[in-house]
Amino acid sequence: MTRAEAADVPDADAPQTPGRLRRLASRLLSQLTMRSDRLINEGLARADARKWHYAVLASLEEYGPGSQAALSRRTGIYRSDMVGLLNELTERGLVERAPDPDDRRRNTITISSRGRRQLRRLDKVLDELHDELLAPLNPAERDQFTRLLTRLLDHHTGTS
Amino acid sequence: MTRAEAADVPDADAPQTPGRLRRLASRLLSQLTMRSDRLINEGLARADARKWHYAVLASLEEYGPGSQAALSRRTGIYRSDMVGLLNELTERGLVERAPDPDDRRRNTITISSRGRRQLRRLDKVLDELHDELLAPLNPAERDQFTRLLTRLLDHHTGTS
DNA sequence: CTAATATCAGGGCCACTGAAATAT
DNA sequence: CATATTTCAGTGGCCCTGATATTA
Repeated sequence: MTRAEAADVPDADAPQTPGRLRRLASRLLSQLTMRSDRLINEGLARADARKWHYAVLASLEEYGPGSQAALSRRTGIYRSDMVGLLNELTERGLVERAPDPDDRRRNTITISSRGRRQLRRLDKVLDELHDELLAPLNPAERDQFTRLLTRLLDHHTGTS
Repeated sequence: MTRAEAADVPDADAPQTPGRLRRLASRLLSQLTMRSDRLINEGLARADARKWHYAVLASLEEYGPGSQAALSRRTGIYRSDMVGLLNELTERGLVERAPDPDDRRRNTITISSRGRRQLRRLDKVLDELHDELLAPLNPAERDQFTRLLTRLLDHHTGTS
C-alpha cells in the first residue's frame, strides 16, 4: 500500500530506459530523486515525521528560534506551507509557537526538549536511509558525489 | 512570469540552507533536480515540447514502433498519462497512432518524418541545456557525475 | 504610505490508483 | 475464466501565487 506494486510501475518491466535517454543527466537526476524521495519519505513516516519536520527542527537547533518567515527562508519551505507544517509540529509537542512581544506581527518558534530528542532520532534515521541511498558507493565516492551535487547546486542558486 | 520572482522564493534571502541540511545527499538531490527540471522544461517549452515528448520520440526512434503500453514501459511514463501525451504528439504530427491489426486492443505508435526532424532539434536543444546544467564541471567530472548517478539509479531500480 | 508578517484559498504539475470497456 | 490494453476520472503531494488582516 505504501509502496507501488511492481506490476503497475512502468519501468518495472522492460529495457529500463536505455540508450540515448540513459545518458541524460537531467533524466538520471529526476529518476534518482524520485527513488530517493520515496525512500526518505517512507523511512521518516515510520518515525511519524516528514522531511520538512527535519528541516525545521534542524534549522531551529542550529540557528535558534525564529519567526515563521525566517524559518521559511532558512529551510526553503514556502511561508504558505509553513503554517500547516508548524501545526503538525506543535501538535506533536516538538516546537512552541508564541507571539513575539517585540514585534506583534511575528510568532517566535522555539524547539522543545521533546523536539530535540526527536531531532536526534531523525538524525539517526536519516543516517541509515542515506546509507541505503548511497549503498553502491564507497566513502570516497559518496564524498565526491555530494561535492559534485553541491557545486552544481551552488552554481544554479547563485545564477537563479 | 515563467520564472519565480526572487523576492518570493524562500531561499533567495538568507544563509541558503546551511550546515547539517547542506550535507544531506537526498536534499541536495531534490533541490538540484528542481532547478534542473525547471531549466529543461523552460528550454523545451521554447521549442514547443516537453521532456516527455523527447522521451517518447527517442524511444520510438531507437526501438521502433510500439503499443502505448510498450512505450509506457520503455519511457517510464504512466499509461494513464500516455494518452494525453500522445494526443499532443499526434496533434503536432510527430507520431501516428493506428490500430494494430494483429491485436485489436493495441494502438501502434509510429514516429513520423516530422517527428524525426523534431527529435534532432530537441537533441540539440537538450545538449545546450545540459551544457548549462553541468556548466561548473569539466568533461571528466561530468562523466563521473553521470556514472555515479547511473550506478545509484541502477541499484535502486534493481532493488525496487 | 510602504513593507513585513501570518494565514488562507486555490492553481498547476505530476506520480499514481482504480475502474470500465474491449479484446486476447 | 484470467490477462492485457486503452481510456477516463480522480487523489494527493508539492511548488507557487494572490489576497487579506494585522502590525511596524
